[in-house]
Amino acid sequence: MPTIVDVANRAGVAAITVSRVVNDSGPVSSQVRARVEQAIAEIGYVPNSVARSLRSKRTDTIALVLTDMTNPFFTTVARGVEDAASDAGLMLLICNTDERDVDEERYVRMILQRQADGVLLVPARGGVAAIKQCRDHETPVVVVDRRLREPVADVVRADSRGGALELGRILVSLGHSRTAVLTGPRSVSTADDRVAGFRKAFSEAHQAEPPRVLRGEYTIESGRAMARQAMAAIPRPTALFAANNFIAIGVLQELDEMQVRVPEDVAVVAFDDLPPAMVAFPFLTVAAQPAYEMGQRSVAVLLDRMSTGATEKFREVVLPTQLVVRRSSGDALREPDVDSQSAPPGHDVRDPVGTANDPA
Amino acid sequence: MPTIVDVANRAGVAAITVSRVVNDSGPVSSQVRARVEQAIAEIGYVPNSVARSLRSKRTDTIALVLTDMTNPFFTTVARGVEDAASDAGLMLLICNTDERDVDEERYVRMILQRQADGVLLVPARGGVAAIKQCRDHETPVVVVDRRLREPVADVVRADSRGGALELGRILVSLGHSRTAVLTGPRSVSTADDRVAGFRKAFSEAHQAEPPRVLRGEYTIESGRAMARQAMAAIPRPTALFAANNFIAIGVLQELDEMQVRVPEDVAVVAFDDLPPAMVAFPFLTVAAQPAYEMGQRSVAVLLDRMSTGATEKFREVVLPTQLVVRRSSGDALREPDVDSQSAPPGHDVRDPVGTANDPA
DNA sequence: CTACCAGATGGTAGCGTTACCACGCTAACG
DNA sequence: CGTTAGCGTGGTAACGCTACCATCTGGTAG
Repeated sequence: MPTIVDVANRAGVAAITVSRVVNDSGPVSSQVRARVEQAIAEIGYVPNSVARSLRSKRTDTIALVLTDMTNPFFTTVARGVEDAASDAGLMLLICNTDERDVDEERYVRMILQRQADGVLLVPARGGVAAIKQCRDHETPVVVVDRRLREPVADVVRADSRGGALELGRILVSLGHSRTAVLTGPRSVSTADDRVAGFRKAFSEAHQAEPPRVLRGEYTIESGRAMARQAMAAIPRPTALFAANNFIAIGVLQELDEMQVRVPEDVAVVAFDDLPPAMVAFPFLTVAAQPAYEMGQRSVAVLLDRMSTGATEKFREVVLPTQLVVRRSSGDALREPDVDSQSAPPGHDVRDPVGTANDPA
Repeated sequence: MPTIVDVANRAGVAAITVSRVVNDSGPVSSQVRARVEQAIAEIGYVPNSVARSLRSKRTDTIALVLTDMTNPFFTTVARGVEDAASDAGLMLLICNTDERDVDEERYVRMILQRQADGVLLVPARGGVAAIKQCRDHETPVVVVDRRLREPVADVVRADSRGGALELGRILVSLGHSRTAVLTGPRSVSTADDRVAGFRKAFSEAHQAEPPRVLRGEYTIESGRAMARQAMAAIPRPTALFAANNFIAIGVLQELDEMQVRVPEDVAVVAFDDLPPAMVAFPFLTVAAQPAYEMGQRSVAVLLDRMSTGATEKFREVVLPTQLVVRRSSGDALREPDVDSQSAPPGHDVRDPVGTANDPA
């Protein structure tokens, strides 16, 4: 591989001059510039950014540590991150923790060794250890999607509480009072916030009972289990709130197996929308998170932090969710558990073309 | 940040000895090792892999250049890649080209500058330029998902032709003879192969007409346009083959708007399945690609190439697709265009819970 | 005419690590 | 007992680049 010195020799200039041409980092006469550029083209010189990084202390690389890029929500976040990073001339390292602290720490260690300029982190659990690692290494971190107990880093997230509140209010307005919320693990902030917001909708409407809270994982299996558990109650709930897309999928599958119709027998609302590109016919009423924008904003905040340094106080960017009312939330309840003609005709629980709009 | 020399001083040894401890790359007595490890812990030394890479010529980083990580097929491929890379101690750079050659070449240039140890490439169009870049830089490339006209790199892909053939045979066996295939751009190998395979099913069954071929993009909009175009023919086709998941979504949406029922009025089959995690109730009959496995195998081939060097002849790994027959392909045709009782009861084109199983 | 400034270019010295070679020491071998 | 082998350790010199400082030129201000 030719080096900067080879180019310099061929162009009859010093290495530093080639560097100036390549990086546009200093004054170079147009003749010399032309000669250097020709030499570069002739010998096919490709700058070695490893050497460059060693000297300049910048790698122009950031890392995104998330739980599972296979989850369409995170896929979209990641895409937003990649696009924004690319616009800023940065490359992106991606890591999947599967919600495991050990992997999170392992990945962060590898990232820091590679001297990434910044880290975007969706904390598996607390995330404190990983954040501390970064701080010790003086590498900026931005926490994405999830809150922190203590403000030890910038945060970019969606308004889980507000979104859940809106979903709850929808159900209240439709006359539901026996409801259940099926959420994720206690240590994950979104799981708690969605419960809190949903609860509030019922507490502020004094006539309604507080929702029953079931906790599990953000997985299909857990969604199925919680659905079964929720529907075993007597009397049955009239509405379910799935706190993320995977849980929602599980809920729908389980209800189908139980021959419980949605929304005729039970209304269902959920957090997280599926990208329109993924679903032919959206069906679920959801609080949709601005996933792509979250990714972009996260990069913006990170870039900001990278330039300003660790001096300022931490920022928290909270993006609003968007309430999307679709068929799964059903019509207003007339009387408890009436399943008369209120359902629109020609719809049953299964849909040939695929309506699955929020799970995943 | 402490360096290897700081550790060496504190432990009273030479830097190279610390290096040996850190990388387990040479004989070190257990006492010295213990002292060094203690020093590392005390001052919180984190090895600088940029410096290491400059010296050792290895970055332990590979790159995945794909068209769009938002497409669930590629998301799954990427996840397979990341898992395999992680197992091999490699980190992963991700790049989205959106099928644009310019971006592909730009990304590859950045990747080569960063001295990645290898590149996994889903070529946007021909991909030749990008592959040449890598070869000039002596960096191994493995082409993923798509064939090359000439064997200039290792390839890992699914059997598009075979999968399409199976889908075609299904339709033949159900008695379809007026069909259309809605595929992607001509320069993309999978688009061609899927047409070829599908065609073969009809040519080998001598009684059937060859399918009509419509070419567009691998997008929802293009799928919609092609669906409209296909259904405008007189007489109408009795079955459509969508050559990828986005096209399938578009087809389903357009048919719905046209009030054409699936499968009663027209059968639909497609390439690419949606991950089960993404769909409550699968509906589409598809040729499913082993996306995750493709990702893993790609890394395996790349690792192999990285160790053996550019000497051997190029390998082509072709993974079989899996035929999954679901409801969208419908029952056997009794007579042309009869829509009597043959359809299972209780199904219409829209499904409340979301069945969308293959689009995306 | 001198002083000064900016543009254009180069020299040198690292950035933090490991490849390579060398050294001393002990154990084993004939 | 000399020779060899291999372990444990260290010194030195890069890897390819850019930060920093120095130099030289020509132009402009005082």
